[in-house]
Amino acid sequence: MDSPTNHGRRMVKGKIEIKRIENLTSRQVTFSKRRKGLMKKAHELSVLCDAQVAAIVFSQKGKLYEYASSDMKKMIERCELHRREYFHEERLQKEQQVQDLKDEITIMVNSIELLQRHCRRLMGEDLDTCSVEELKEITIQIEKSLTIVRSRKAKLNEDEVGKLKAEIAGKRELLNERTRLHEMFEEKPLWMQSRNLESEKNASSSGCENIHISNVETDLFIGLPRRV
Amino acid sequence: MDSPTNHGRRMVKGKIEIKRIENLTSRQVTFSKRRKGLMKKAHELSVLCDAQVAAIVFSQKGKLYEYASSDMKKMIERCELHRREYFHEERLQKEQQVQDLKDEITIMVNSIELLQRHCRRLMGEDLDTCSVEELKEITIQIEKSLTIVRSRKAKLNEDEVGKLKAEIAGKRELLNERTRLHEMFEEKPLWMQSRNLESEKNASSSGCENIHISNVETDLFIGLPRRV
DNA sequence: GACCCTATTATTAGCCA
DNA sequence: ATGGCTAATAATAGGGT
Repeated sequence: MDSPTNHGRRMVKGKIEIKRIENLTSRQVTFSKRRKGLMKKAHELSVLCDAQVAAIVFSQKGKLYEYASSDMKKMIERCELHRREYFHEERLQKEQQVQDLKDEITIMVNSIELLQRHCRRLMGEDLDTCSVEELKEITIQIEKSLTIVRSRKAKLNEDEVGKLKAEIAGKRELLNERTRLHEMFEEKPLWMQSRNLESEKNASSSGCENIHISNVETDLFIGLPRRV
Repeated sequence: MDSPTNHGRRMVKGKIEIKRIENLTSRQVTFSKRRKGLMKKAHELSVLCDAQVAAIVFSQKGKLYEYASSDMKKMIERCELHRREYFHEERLQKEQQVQDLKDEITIMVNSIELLQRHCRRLMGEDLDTCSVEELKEITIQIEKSLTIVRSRKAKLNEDEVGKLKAEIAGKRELLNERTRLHEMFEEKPLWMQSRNLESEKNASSSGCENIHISNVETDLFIGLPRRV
């Protein structure tokens, strides 16, 4: 009265635990019965619900039992496709991207070649294939370029010269001023005393204020003497 | 009291005919329940009998449901992994390829810009950013180019002139020859008779074959008499 | 293995929430 | 679509042939 089963304990007829059946005979019997049951269920499902169903069973000995509502190969392929479609799509996209880049590169290579030839000809190279007409055009272009470049260079030079002249003029002005100051102060003692005595009286009445101011302001302008 | 089902007739609760369920809702419910049942049975079979079991179900809408027992599962997983690795590898490669192409394009864009600037400067454009030093170099290059292009043009002209001269010389030679022949035949009667008698004797001994040959070929040149 | 029998359990159709 | 309920059927364990 313990148990009617071979692999469980204290179990009434019909009830089993879902775990490997140790008894070989029992296992084989159960395999046969349940396998058929599975196939029947698979078939019923496919018919009742209009679905594609496949069941594949390998026995321990490696024997194959299978059910497929439609073509088994097609079902498996469909299964594969399901997984591959995604990757396939992605691969196509990358392929397209690579092709686009290559096209772009081709275009760039062409324009580089054109530019190089243009440059070379402007530099007097690669002229063997030029017609006289082309040579004429190139000459005209080069002469034009030369004119432009020279004028640009000339302008820069002129600017430079102008700047330098201005600078020199500034210095010369300094020198002049200095000279004048020297004259006023160093040479004055000799002759200015008499003149100064006289002129101060006259100057105060007439309009010789400039000289006066200059004299007066001399102290302040030691750093930046200049004359208007 | 006819039938409790929606798709059969005269059938008590729980008993159904195995044929497509027409009612959509019923079909969907049954699909869900029986699908689960099938998977459960597949699993129980694999466990109880230590077998490899797989079940694949596609719903009408194309959705995939599958079951695979341990070993089969591992195989499928391995299969998946293998595929994923393969695609991953492939994706990395493509990514690298795309990057390489982009790098290449970057380089080309740079060289195109350089070339363009070079060209523009050779054509006297875009000089504002040039230093005096650069302007000097450009001037030298352009002058050199001009020299080369001019000399090339000169050479082509010379060649042309040479060819024309040769052509003219050829014609002149012809004319000379003809003139000589005319002299020989038209003016000869007056004075050549005596001279001819003498010269023919001398000529035959010395190297004056040209004249002889010319004489022989005279007949061919009748049509174009002219004198230089 | 295959098939039958039987007691028992498992599944599920139909219905409801 | 999911899950519970229930009555009813289906599947099946254990045994025999």
